[in-house]
Amino acid sequence: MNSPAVLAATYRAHGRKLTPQRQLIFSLLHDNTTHPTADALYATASHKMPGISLRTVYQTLNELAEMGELQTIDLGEGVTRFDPNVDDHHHAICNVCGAITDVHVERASALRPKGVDGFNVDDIGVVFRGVCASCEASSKRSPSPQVKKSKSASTPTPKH
Amino acid sequence: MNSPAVLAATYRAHGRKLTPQRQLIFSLLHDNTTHPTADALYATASHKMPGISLRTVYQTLNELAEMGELQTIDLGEGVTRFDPNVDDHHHAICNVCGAITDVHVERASALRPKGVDGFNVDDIGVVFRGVCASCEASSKRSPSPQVKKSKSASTPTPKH
DNA sequence: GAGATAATTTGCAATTCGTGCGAACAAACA
DNA sequence: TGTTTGTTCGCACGAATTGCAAATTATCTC
Repeated sequence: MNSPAVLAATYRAHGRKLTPQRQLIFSLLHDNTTHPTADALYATASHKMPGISLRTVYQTLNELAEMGELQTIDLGEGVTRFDPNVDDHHHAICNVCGAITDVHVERASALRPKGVDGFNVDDIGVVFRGVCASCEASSKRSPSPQVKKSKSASTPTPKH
Repeated sequence: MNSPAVLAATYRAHGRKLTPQRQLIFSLLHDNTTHPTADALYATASHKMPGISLRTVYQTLNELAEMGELQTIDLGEGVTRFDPNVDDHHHAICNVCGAITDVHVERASALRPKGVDGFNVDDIGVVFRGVCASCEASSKRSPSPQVKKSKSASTPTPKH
């Protein structure tokens, strides 16, 4: 995602106004690698700007996604996550702590779907599920329960 | 997914009862390649067994998934889809008609996430998005609108 | 077959995520 | 400073899915 300053210019260029709420969200998203949900961002934003509305957070996130400054990702948890990283990348999800990590996949664009004729591929998404290094390490001492698919998933914070 | 007869035995083996509702759902799922939603299955089931409850459809689908007879897939539409194909496979989604096709990907299991150290991969999912052959063909004559992400997505039926 | 028992089915309420809407508000520009 | 138009915000609503309790019914036993 672009820097808050560039986003400000982009917004103006789109005939959009630069409000304090938007600027706050820009800054919260900048260099954010936690793949937050709207709700998680709202929680953080409320801390810095009491009174900001969840509605506004959703709205701004959707705008950013529409302008291609943000990627939305859906991992089947029932919530949409937002990823400021709009480069070509994929994700690895830890089944234990829930952490989502941006990863690269060599020759991913060379993958082809077999079993369909004439399918014109626009985009390829790869998702790795497994156990991250720190969970793997700690499970060897005291096995911890796997995370279960839940609709009320917030931004996972690896507790290591 | 196993045949209805085998599923019946499996259910009994699990101490579960074999009800007409369950048997109906088994048959509707058998050889079903449409990746239906619970609601879509409910609609079909209601046709053959008026009065069956949506709640029961959900319940049975969840049981089957729990027993590993069914795969659940979430493509970010806001609905869970069910796939009786539990073999190792991936999906191709047409952005125009919404059709979901099971596909194979050569050497998919050889893919490795770069950018994370020591991540232990359990499962790899690949999703292709693009335009299927028939939509590609028809769009050359009369361009049709792209499907938009909607929360009320039912089982797509390619209209070609 | 009849009865006992425990699993099922069902409808309805409740929950969660996300959006539509309208009124009050505030950037941006003249 | 005033006007214009885009924004914010709270609330109600919609869709998908699950919790719960009462009424049913598959199964097993005798």
